[in-house]
Amino acid sequence: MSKSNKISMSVVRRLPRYYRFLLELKSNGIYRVSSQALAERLGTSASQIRQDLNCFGGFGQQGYGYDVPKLFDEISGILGLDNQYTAVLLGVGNLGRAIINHVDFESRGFKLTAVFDSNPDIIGTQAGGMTVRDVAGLKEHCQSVKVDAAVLCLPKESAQQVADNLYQCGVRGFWNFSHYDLSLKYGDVVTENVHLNDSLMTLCCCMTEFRKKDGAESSVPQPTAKEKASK
Amino acid sequence: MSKSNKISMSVVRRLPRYYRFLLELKSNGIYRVSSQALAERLGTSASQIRQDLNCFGGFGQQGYGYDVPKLFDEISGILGLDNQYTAVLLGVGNLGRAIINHVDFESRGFKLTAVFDSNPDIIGTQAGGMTVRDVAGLKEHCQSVKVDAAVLCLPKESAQQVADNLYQCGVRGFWNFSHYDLSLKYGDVVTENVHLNDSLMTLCCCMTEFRKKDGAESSVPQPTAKEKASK
DNA sequence: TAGATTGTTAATCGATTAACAATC
DNA sequence: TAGATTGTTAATCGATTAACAATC
Repeated sequence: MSKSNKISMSVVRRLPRYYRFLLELKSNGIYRVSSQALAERLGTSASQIRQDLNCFGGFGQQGYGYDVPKLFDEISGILGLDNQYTAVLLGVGNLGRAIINHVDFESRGFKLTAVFDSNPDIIGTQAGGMTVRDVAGLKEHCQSVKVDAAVLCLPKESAQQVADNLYQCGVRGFWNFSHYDLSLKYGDVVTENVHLNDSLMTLCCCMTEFRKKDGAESSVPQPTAKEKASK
Repeated sequence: MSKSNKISMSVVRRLPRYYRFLLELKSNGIYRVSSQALAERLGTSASQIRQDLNCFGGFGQQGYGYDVPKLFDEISGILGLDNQYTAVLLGVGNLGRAIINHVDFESRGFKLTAVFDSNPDIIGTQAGGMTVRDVAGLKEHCQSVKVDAAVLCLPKESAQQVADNLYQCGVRGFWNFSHYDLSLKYGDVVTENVHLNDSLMTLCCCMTEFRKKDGAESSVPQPTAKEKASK
């Protein structure tokens, strides 16, 4: 447990997939898996999986493979899912509301404790069992309750400014859905951007490339099983 | 124009950011930009930008830099945004509805032409100016109208099956929001997965790593400006 | 012409794959 | 013991960075 080699971002981005698949194995009552089997299912190579898992230390057993529940727990631990970071969400429009209802915060290491908006028509309404608060009270709220992370579902005009405020209140994690690249100048902040429009353009680009070469001996970005399966 | 070197996925994922930033420059009436200036703003290196743009052919001019509107048009072209691919959306729950309203399909190369659900309470309601149809009529619809792409906002239980149906109807692009790794076994399909829960776990992981090392001489996944800014 | 900045090649760095000895 | 499969090192591949000649 814990080898403390630096974990590269490439590895981190693969961990949730391992997590999901191990959960599935577990619920199917499967208690043992080899890197080979995992690789086949996930569309990667056994070599990569062993390499990845060894960033943290040998969880497996030669000649046997990996113990599913144990590996699952280890990966949950590395992901930090037992943390229950407190989070607030800003911007309860269509997207904000969908995220509140659709995302499983609790099992992913977060607890959504309050949601804010600036629109008087939205303030006071219900969302995910909470009452939407006035963003004017944001600072006050953050001073009375420790807030670890913020989910930004704001229009891009206000994103940077609100983020700065949040930073001043001690928020250090940002899940950013606004069409804006947060550039908190601070070094001690973690940002995860979800740019839906960018994602859609990427799809458009790949579809277009694909057509150009019309399948076949493509110089195409990603017909491979691996990339399809991963992010 | 068009050098037809294979475009790597790393480059493709950076193009939308270039696109966004050039659009901003354009609306600010700036007509000229150097790789240096672009790099500073985007938190990358000038070298990388020049390298990226040269996958397609020299858009710049020595001693001058890049012509903003021209570069913008070239990148739009590479992204294929002029394509107007037809798309349908499956699953008009919270998330589906948010995507319909929040995502700018038209300017990203797609035209959303129909939306479907299987829930009788949802069928017949309005969403983004369209009437939600019964998914039972999906095949028929695809036979009468060519559908290039599908947006999947379904529960993971039905995602694979619906995707298979869509494939049989000729759909070759998938924007997948279901918590499921589509594994269309077919080689001629392009899939872009948006796994929100995975993204959230990634954030959790990075926040946790960060804490462990408590800032400072971290072996941490990404306090760097570059990674913060990009996906 | 002098200055700026590209296009492009070479050097470096990191991530993936292959191979195999260690060991259950 | 024989077979299986890991942990780990070495080889390959790709992506990023550095450097500089070409040229506007």
